[in-house]
Amino acid sequence: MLPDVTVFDQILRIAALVERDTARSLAPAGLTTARMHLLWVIHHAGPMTQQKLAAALAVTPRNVTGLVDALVESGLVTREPHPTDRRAVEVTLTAAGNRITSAAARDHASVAEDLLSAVPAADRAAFERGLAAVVDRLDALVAEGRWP
Amino acid sequence: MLPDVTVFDQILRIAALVERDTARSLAPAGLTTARMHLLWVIHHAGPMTQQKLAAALAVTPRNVTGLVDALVESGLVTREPHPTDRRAVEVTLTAAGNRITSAAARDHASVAEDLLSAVPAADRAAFERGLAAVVDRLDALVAEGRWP
DNA sequence: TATTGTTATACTCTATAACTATA
DNA sequence: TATAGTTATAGAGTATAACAATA
Repeated sequence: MLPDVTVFDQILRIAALVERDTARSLAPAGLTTARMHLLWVIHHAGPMTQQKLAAALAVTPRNVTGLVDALVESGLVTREPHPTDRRAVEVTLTAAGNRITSAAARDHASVAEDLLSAVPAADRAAFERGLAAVVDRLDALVAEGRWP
Repeated sequence: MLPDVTVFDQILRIAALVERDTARSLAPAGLTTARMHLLWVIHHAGPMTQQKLAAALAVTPRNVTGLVDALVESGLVTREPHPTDRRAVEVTLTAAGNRITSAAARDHASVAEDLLSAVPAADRAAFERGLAAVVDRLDALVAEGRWP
């Protein structure tokens, strides 16, 4: 692999690993990262319209149509009529969809514990503070458009 | 955005930010993350055959053909004859390709410095140790196939 | 008139399988 | 026979633009 020279390189490395290997782990279930991400948003924020999903995923409404089509086909979400707006639908997790996201949440917690246990106990608090600070700073850089 | 509950969630968040916003920053130059990644591999490891590139990028040789086609078209790489194997080509950065990767390397260093400066000085050493440990552990998890 | 979702079209990344030229 | 790269084909994610139904 490439040398990890800077924190930036390590982050890129992590991003690549996560991207590739979550995709690999989802594939057997007929899922993809884009579809799982959509499930994940609903898992956290509850049922919502496709417009809201498009905003949450930073993707076009047309794209959401395709993702929801596939997830409906797999029986993981349904399109429910919106209570007050007849143009809109509410995308909702089915029981099967809920099982998948709940299992993912448990997995995340378990992997997070595993990863943290790799950090020397004396460094752990500082590491967690540092990670939070870096994530915040990254957010700010992106918001300012100062990303390279 | 979604709540960052665990280290895992923070890592996923970082991966998503990096993925989306590097893509956005590359687009004006007619580049994509896949093509930039290929340039980056050659920048670090020097000219190599498409087979070696396929292995380095964890992608099929067919895929590399398409990426190299696009980069040749943009004038960022050339296909040079292999010195000893007439079946193979050596993919090599042009001067324009080199300018791009060198600029990216400078940007990475600058952003890395910026991100680290967000970590309280007293936490910095522990944070860097922790990050390295987490990256190693992540590698190990992936190698063991224990990724969720 | 503005918004929600969809149809139409196109580009990129990715994969598998079959083929050509060379080793 | 095996390897390097390409042609052929296909699926997924993404985008823009035009259109229907509803607000």
